[in-house]
Amino acid sequence: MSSLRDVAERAQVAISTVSAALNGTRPVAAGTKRRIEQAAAELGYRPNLLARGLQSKRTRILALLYPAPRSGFGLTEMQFATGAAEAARELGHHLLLSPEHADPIEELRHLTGLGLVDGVLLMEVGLDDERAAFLTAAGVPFSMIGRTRDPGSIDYADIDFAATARDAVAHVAALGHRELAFLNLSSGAYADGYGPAVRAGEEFAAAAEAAGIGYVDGYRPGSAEEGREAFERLMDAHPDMTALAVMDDHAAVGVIAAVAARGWRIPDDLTLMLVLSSVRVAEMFHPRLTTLEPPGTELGRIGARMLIDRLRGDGPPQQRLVPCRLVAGDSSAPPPARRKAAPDGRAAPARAASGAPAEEEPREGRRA
Amino acid sequence: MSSLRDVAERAQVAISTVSAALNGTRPVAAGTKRRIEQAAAELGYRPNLLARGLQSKRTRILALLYPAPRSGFGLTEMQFATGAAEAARELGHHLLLSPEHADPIEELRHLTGLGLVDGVLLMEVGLDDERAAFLTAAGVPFSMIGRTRDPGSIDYADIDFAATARDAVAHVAALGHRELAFLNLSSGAYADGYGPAVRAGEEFAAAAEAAGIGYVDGYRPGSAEEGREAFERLMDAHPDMTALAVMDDHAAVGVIAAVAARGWRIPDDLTLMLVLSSVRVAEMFHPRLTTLEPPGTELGRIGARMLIDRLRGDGPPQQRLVPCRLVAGDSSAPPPARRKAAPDGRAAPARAASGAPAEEEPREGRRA
DNA sequence: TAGGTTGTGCGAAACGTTTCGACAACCGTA
DNA sequence: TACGGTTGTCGAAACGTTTCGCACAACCTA
Repeated sequence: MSSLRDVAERAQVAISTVSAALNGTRPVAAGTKRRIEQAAAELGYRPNLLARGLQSKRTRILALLYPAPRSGFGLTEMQFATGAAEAARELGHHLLLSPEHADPIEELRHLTGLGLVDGVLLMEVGLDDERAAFLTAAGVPFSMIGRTRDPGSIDYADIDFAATARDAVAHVAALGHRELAFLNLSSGAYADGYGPAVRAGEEFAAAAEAAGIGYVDGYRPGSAEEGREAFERLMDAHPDMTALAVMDDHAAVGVIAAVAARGWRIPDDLTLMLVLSSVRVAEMFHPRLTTLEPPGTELGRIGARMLIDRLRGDGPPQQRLVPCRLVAGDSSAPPPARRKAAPDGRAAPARAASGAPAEEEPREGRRA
Repeated sequence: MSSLRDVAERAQVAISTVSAALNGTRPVAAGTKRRIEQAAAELGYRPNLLARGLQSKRTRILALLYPAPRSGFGLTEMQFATGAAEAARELGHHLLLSPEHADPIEELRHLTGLGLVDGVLLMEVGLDDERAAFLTAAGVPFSMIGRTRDPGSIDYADIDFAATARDAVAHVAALGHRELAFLNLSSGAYADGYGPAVRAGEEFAAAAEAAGIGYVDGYRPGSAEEGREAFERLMDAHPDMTALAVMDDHAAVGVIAAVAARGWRIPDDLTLMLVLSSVRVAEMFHPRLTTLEPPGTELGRIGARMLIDRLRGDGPPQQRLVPCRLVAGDSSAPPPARRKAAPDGRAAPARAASGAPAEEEPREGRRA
C-alpha cells in the first residue's frame, strides 16, 4: 500500500504538505494541490486509518453494544444494527458489532480502553441501565437506542410509545370499538424493566383514557401457550371485549388458536393487532394482521447519526422519538353485533352498552 | 489512558522489556516479569490497538461484508452476524459490520486499502461471486458463509443441502409419503444464481431419487400470492401429491391459505414443511410447521473461526458443510386416505398406486 | 528602504507499539 | 586469567499519520 511519503515523493513536496492538501487542514497553493491530488490518485493512495487514529485520537469507529443472544434476536434488532451501520458508513464511520458476555461493564471497560472506538451505541437499554451510568462516568461519548428511565442529557432515539398507542387506539376507535385489551410482553421482560414493555403498557392506558375507550391490561404472555391462556382469562373477565393489541408474536399465535377454538373468526369476531412487529412477521399470519411496525432501521440510523454529531462537537442533547407505523392488515374490522357462544356453553353477549367492568380504568366509550 | 511507557517507568525497566514481558515475545527474568505485571495491573494498562496494529500490520479486526438490505434481512442473516461476532470475540478479534452499497468491489477496495481489517467474511455469496474473485486476486484473506460454484481452496462454511434434503425426504418417506413436491425460492433469487436456491433444488431432486420417491419441482413462488398460485398449479398437475416442502416463508402463507380454501387441513390432507426457516418463524404458523432450521449461528461462528485460523498461519483450506436441523412440528402426518374435492368440483383422488406423471423425475416410490 | 504582513512550504516531533542489534554481567571451561 | 557462550536488558528505529513552529519569499505600507 502506498503511503503519504510515496505521494510526497511523486509530487515533489514535503509529507506535511501532502497531508495538508488532502485534508484541507491548511491552505495549499492551487497548483501544488492539484499536483498532489493527481499523484495520490495515480498511486491509489488511501490514508492508513490506524496511523491516523493513533495520532489524532479519532478512529471513526463506533461500537454497537448488545446483550448476547438472550433468547435470540428479532428482525427489529437486526434493523437497529443494519440501520446504524448504513448511517455510519454514509458519514464516513465504521461500526463494530460487540456482543456482551457475562459482565457488560467489564466488556465496556475493555472495549473503551483499547482506544479503538470513538463512541458507543447502546442497544436494549433497560430503565436502569448500568452501562449508561458507566459510560457517563467514564466520559465516553455514547448514544442509546431506547432510553433509561431518566435519560438526562444523554442522546437517544426511541420509539414514540405515546404516539404509537394513540394511533392504535384511534384505529380501533374509528372502527367503532369501545374497548381495547392489551397483552404486554412476558412478565420476565416486564420485571427486567425492559423499556418497551413498561412504556407501551403505560401509554396504551393513557391513550385509551384520553380517547374515552375502555381499557384492560395486566396480561403478560410470553409464548403461544401463555397467549392462549391469557386470552381465555381475558374473555372470562371481559366477555364483551372486541379489540385486542398483542406485543409478543408468539402470544399472538396462541390468541389466534384460542379464537379459532371458540369458532370465532378474525376480524369478524375480534379485531387483533400486533404491536412492535414487523410487517414481515404480520404477513406470516392468516389473516394478515394489522401491525404497528417499529421503525427499527430508522432508529438505528438516528442513533448512529446523533453519536457522530456528538463526536464532532457538542450541541444540545438530541432525543428523538419515532412512532411505529400502523400497517392495516385483514385483522381489523368493526366490532361484531353478535358472537358465537364460547365452547363451554357460556353465551357471548353482544357488545354491551353498559360500561365494561374492567380491571384498570374502564370508562364509558365514545365513538371516535 | 496509561501507556507502555507509564508501565515501564513504574516498573523501572525499559519500554521494550515491558512489551516483551507482557506479550511473552522473548524471555524475561521471572522477577522482572512479576514487577512489570504488577505495575501494569495497578495502572490498568490496556495496549493501544491502533499503535499495535500500525506496527505489527495486524489489527485483529474482521469485516463482515453483506449486500445492503435487499428486501430486508431475515433471522438467519442476523445469526450469521451475531455468530461471527461471538466467535471473533472469543478468539480476541473484533467484527466490523460492512454494508455494501452500489459497487461491492469499490467498497472492498476501499475497505481493504484502509489497513483497518485483517480479513473479510463474505455473506450472501453468489455462485459466481465477483467479490471472491477480487479478494483472491488482491491477496486479502477471506472466508465465505455460503460458497461459489467452484470454491477451489477458499475457506467456507455452508449449509449441507445434500444432508438436509436427505433428512427431509426421509422424514416424509417415514410417514408413508411416496411423493414430494418442492417450491423453491423466488425465480428472481434463482436467476441471480443464489446458491441456496440452486443447491436445494438439485439436492432435493437427488435425495428423492435416491430414496425412490416421486419428486416435483420447478415452482418458484416469492410471495403469498405466488405461493397460492403455485400450489393450485401443482395440485392441478399432480392431484395426488401429499407432501410439500417450501423454501419461501411467504409462499408458505399462500399455500396454507390455498389449502384451507379447499377445505383441506394440515397435516391431515397435506404434509407441509418449511426449508431454511427458523423455528421462530415456523412457530408463527398454525399448525406449527415442521421446519429445517438453518444453522445460522453456527455457520457464522465457523466462518469467523476459519478466517482467524487462516490469518494465524496457513493450513489446508477448511470447507465445512452443516446440515439444517429438522424440527418436527404439527404439520407432518401420514398421507391422507381420501381427500375432499377441490372447490372447482374436481374430485381429489386417493393416493394413487400408479406412478405420478411428474414433470421432473417421477419415479415409483417405495416405503421407507 | 525598512518593517510588517501574508502566503506557502518544510522539517521534526509525537502518537504507542514492536522489533532488533548491542551490550553488560555472569557462568563455566581451558 | 582469559575467553566464548548465555542470559537479560536496553535504546533506537520504524509503522504512517497529524500538528506545530519556523523559514522564506513576495508583497504592501509608511
